[in-house]
Amino acid sequence: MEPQYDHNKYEGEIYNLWEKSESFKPSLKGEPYTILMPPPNANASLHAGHAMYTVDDILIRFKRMRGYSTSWIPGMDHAGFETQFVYEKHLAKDNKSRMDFDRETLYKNIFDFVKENSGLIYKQFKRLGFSADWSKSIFTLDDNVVKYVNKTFEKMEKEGLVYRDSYIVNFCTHCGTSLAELEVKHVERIDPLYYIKYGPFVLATVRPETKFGDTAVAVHPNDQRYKNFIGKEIEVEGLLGKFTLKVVADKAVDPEFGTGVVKVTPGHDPVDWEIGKRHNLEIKSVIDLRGKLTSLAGKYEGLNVKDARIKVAEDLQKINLIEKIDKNYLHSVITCYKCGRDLEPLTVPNWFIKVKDLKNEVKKVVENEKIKFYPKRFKKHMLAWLSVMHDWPISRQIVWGIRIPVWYDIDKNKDIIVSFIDKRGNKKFGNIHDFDFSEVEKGLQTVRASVNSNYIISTTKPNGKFLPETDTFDTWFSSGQWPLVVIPENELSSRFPTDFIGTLSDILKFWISRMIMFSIYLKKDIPFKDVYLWSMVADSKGMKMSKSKGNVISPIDLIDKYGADSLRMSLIYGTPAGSKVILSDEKVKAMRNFSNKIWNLGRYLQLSFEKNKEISFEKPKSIEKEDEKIIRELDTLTLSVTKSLDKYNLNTALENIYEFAWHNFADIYIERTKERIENKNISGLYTLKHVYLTILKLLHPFAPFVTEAVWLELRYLKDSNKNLINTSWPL
RNA sequence: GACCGCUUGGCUCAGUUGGUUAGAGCGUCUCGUUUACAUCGAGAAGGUCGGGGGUUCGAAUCCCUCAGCGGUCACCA
Repeated sequence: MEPQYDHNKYEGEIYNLWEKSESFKPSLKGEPYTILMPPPNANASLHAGHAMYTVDDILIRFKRMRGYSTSWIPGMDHAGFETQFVYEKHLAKDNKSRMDFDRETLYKNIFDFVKENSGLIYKQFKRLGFSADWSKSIFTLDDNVVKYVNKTFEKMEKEGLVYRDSYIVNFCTHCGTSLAELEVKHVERIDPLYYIKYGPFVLATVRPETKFGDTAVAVHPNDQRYKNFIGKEIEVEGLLGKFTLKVVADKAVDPEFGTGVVKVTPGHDPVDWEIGKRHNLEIKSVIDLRGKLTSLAGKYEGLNVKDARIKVAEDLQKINLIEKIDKNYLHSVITCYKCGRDLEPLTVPNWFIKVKDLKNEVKKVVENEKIKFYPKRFKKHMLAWLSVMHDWPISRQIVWGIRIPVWYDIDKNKDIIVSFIDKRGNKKFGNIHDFDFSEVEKGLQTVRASVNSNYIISTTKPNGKFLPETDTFDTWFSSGQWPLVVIPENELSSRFPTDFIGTLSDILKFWISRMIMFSIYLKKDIPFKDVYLWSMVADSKGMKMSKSKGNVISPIDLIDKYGADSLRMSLIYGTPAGSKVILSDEKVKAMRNFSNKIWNLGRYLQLSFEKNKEISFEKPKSIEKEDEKIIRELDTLTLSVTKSLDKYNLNTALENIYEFAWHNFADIYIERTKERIENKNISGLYTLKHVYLTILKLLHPFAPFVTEAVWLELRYLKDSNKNLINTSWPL
C-alpha cells in the first residue's frame, strides 16, 4: 500500500467492480427498501445541489448492508419550460427563436437537443459513487409516462375535477405568445402617473386605458379614511358615461401609495386579478391578444394600447376628470425578452384542477404524520402551503412537454385564435376562420380556444376539421405522478409506498405536495413515508450558489482534486437536515485528510500483520483490558451510528465515526499498543483488526471508495470474500 | 407586510427530553516526530452561549421582550 491514498487510482476501478457485480440491483432476499431519486433535468450537468443526493446514497448503502432488498430508482425529467429556455438560448446563437418554427418541428428539434445532451449527469452521479439501479431509469417523456399522465387527465376530467377558466399571463402582443417569469425582462422607466377622479375618490394609475375593465375599487381594510365606503357601491363618471362600482377592502392595497385607493382591473393586472379572485369580481377583457382595445372600450375600440393611453388621458383631461399628473414616476415594467416591447397582462383560457378535495386528503396524512418530515418544522411549512393552495392552472403555453390531449372541432367553435407559419414561411396570427384550414394545420404554432369552447379528449387526432390544444401540462403535473410511473409494475405491490424521498425545500410545495395528492387520488395510498430536506449548498460566504452570482463550485472539480469520498463527507459532516452547507475547499481538504487517515490505519494494519504472518488472527481466548475497553467503545459507537442513521441524523453518525476512528482509535489506542503489536501480542493484533474492519463497515456508506479500496488491499485479512458494499452491517 | 427560522470561541457550525470543567472542523501559537499517516502527533490560547427580564435548586437549552440577520410568500397600481 502507498503511503497516501490516491483516489484517482481507485475510484473508477471500484465503481466498475460494483456495477459488474450488480450490487446496485435489489437483492432477492430481504425486506424491500425503496428510494426514488428526484429526476434531474435530462440535459442538466451536475451542480453542487445535486451532490446532496449523497444523502440518499448513504441511506441506500446503509440499508443494503442491513440486509434490505434495496432499490434506488433514478430517472430524468424533461423540465418543461427550463429546457425550452435553454434551447432557445441555443437557437439565439443562430439568430433564431421558437417563433420561427411550427410546433411539431420545434418539439422534434428540442427532443434531439435533449437527447444529445442527456446522460452526462448519470456519468457524473457515478463519479460521486451513487449506487442507484440505473437499469430502471425512465424519462418523463417516455411513451408509457405520457400515456399514464394522459389517462390521469382523462379520469380527472370525467370526474369533474377539470375545468376551463381564464388565467392571467404575461402576453407579448407582438410575438403572439405568453411568457414565463423567466423570460420576462423587468425594466425601470419613468412614466406619467395620472391622478384620476373616481366618484368620491381620487386614485393614481399609469394605465388609464384599462379603466374600461375596472370592476371595483379597493382600499386597505384598516384605512380609516375610507372605512365607511367599504362594501358600498359608488357612482363614477367616466368617458363612456356614468357607472357604478363596488368598494372592496383588500390587504394588497398599500395605503401609503398615491391616495390609498386603487381601481381594480382583474383582466389586465396580476395583482388585481388576485384581488378579483378574492372578492369574486367580474373579469373584463378590454385588450385583446393583438394588443388592441375591445368593444368594451366603446369608441376607443381598435386602438392599440399606447395610442389609447394617450387618447384616454387627453379626453379625461378635457372633461376635467384628471386632478394632476406626476410626470416623474419611476416604476418597473415588464417587457418581452425577445422583442423588447411592453408585455400585456392578459387573461387567456387555461385548464384548471379543482384541488379542494384533493388537498384535504393531503392535509390529513401530513397532519396525522402518516408522512413524516425531517426536520419536523417542514410539516408546518407544508400545512401552511396547503391551506392557501388554490386551484391549479395546469396549462403551459410551451411546446416542450406533454401536450394536453384535447381537440377542438373548428366547425363547432367560432372564436379560435391561431398562430402559424404560412406556406411562404411568414408568421400569421388571427381567427382560424380567416385562414385556410390545411395551411394552418401544417404550420401550426398555437391554438387558443375560448373558455367555453367545445372540446373532446383524445390522444389521437379525431376525424374531421379538428385542431389540437397546443398547451402542454405543467411539469409538476407529470412529475407529480413520478412515484406512480417509475416503479416497475411487478414491484408496485412490494415497493409502494416507498420509504424515503429527499428533496430541497423550494420544491416542497410544487412537487412533494403534488406527489402526495396524485398518489392518494390514483392509488389511495401515500407515495412515501419519510420526506427528508436536503441542505442548500452555499459558497464559503454562505451565499446560495447560482450561475448569475458566479460563485458556482463544480463538484466534479472537487472530486478530481480531493476524491469523491471527501466531497461526500464534507456535505454531511456538520450539516443537519434542512440547513445550509458551506462548501469550501478547506472543508473538503479536511475530509480528504480523514480519508487518508483511514487509508493509513489500513496500511498500519497491513504492515503489522505482514510481520506476524505466522500468527492466527482469530479471536483469542483471553482479551486484555485495554483491548476490551476499545471494543466496548466500538460497540457503543456501532449502536449510536445505527440509531442516528435510522433517525436520519447523518451528520451525527459521521461525526461520531470520525471522532472515534481518529481520536480514540488512532491517537490513543494505537499509540498505546504499538509496543504490544511489535511483540506479537495476540489480543492486540486481533483487536486492531476487529476494530478497524468494523470502522470500515460503519464508514462505508459515507466514504464508499476509500473503505472499499482498503478492504480490497486487506483481502487476506477479511472474514468474508464479499466486497465491502455487500457485507453486512456490524450489528 | 405575513409566516418560519437563526444569533454559541477568528471563520463555519454541533449541542438530543434544562443537570457535573459548553464541543468539533478550519485557522492561530508552541513543541515534536520523519519505518501507518507532515494529507502527521503532543500541547496551548481563544466563548459572561446577541441584549434585558422571568420560571427553576439549577438554563446555551423553557417563557416574555428588544435588537440584528436569513429564508419563504405576498406586494411597489
